[in-house]
Amino acid sequence: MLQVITIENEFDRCVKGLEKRGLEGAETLLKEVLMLDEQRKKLQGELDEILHESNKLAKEIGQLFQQGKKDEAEVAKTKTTKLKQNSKTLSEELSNVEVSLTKHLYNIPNIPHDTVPPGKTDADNEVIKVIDDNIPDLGSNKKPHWDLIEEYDIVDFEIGNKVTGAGFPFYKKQGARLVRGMVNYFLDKAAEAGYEEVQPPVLINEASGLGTGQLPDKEGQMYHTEANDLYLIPTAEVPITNMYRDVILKEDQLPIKHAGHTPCFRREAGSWGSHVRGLNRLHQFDKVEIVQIADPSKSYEVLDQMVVHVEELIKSLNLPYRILKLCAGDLGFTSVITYDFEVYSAAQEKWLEVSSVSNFETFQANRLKLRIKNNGGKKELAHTLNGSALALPRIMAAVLENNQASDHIKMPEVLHSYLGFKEIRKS
RNA sequence: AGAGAGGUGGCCGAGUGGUCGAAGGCGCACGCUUGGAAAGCGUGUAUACCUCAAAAGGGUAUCGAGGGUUCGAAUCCCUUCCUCUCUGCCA
Repeated sequence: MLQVITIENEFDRCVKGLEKRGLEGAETLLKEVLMLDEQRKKLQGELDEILHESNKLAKEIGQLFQQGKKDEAEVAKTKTTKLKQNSKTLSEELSNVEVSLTKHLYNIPNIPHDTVPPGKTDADNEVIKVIDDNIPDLGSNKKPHWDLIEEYDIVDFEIGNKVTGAGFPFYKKQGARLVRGMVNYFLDKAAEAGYEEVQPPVLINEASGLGTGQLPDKEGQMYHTEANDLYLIPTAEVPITNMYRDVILKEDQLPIKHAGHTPCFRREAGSWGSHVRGLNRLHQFDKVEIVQIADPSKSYEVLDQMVVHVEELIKSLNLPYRILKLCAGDLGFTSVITYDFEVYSAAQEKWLEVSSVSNFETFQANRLKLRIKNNGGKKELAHTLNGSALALPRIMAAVLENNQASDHIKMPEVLHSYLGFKEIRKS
């Protein structure tokens, strides 16, 4: 959520930023926010004054009663009636204005960084690095991963369909080992880089969804359990970042670095098409996430570190990859700047997104009320960042396709010790 | 899931309708004291919002959360969440 003070102080930048995202009527919208905030202040002032009066009277009445001056007290009582009515009306007005203000703010996306390229769709994303000299030449017998997984019997969609539904596959045999091995590998690398491991719940409450901005923006994209009013997490970002909701950190606690592995649940309502096959899009998938909470003055250094971390992971798997800087139109609702990592899946001949690394600056912190108290005692909102390191199924798809041979699939060397085998073979 | 107890400031803990934003203690910060330290003494120590050019100051709200009763609520009532104990169930 944007801060009103930001909108006030940097009005033009905010308007331009929102327009860059393709949001129409940005100026009118922001002006309305400022107007609502003015109203809020005015009402707050008036209400405080009335409450001040009533408090004073109440104290006087108390004293009169104690002194036994009942009649005078009764007279004073009648005076409070009107005040009470006024305060009731005012506080209703105030809360209406506040509700409307928060509603506006909740629905305004973050302001893109100045360096974020303009553009409407993913076609306008800026490619900032491509490493493709390791794309294998698979010849004419190459098979897409959805064929490979059947051939080697390592992922089973059919049985997932029966047990749950589409998009919930079973990983089997060496496939299951591969997922587990990669999760462990990614977690170990995160630990090496100083990220403290957590294993968060995969269900979150509404307040947490609001805190990191999935709600109300992505309401329909999350699974919801009605009986307890909880949501299944779409990413570990949500529970991990929400550990710090309503927290005031001391300056010397920073940066906070966490890594966690969770399954992620996404309804992907409306975004399912025939072009999405196999492991390319699932309703449930595993992901290792890295999260940092940083001092505002250092968050861009932190972002760079995180980008390097993810890049090293992909490199170590020897996958062809490219890094994109998302254009304003493709940027997530809460993000200021996002780098997407894509690996090349050589049989599909497609780039697959496997990681997204973002700086949210104060957008989430403002919702979370996550602040830093510096040594001078001053408080300011923290910056939050996160990135996938990495999302499993598409990495798996690329690993399988790129390393296929006629009767086996070679596993990347770094995984050997995690897997207990060097290649996948028919059992 | 059932029965009972309870949720108060960074922590412990007092407080069952009237000057309580809240005693006392611990912790923490600063100062005095000391050769230095400890002890001792003194001062200070929540968050949000409004007001003020800013600081100071003033005001409002907050005793798990939300609502109600009342001139007045930490204290009474309702709803809800959470914690603990016992019983049940269960990986």
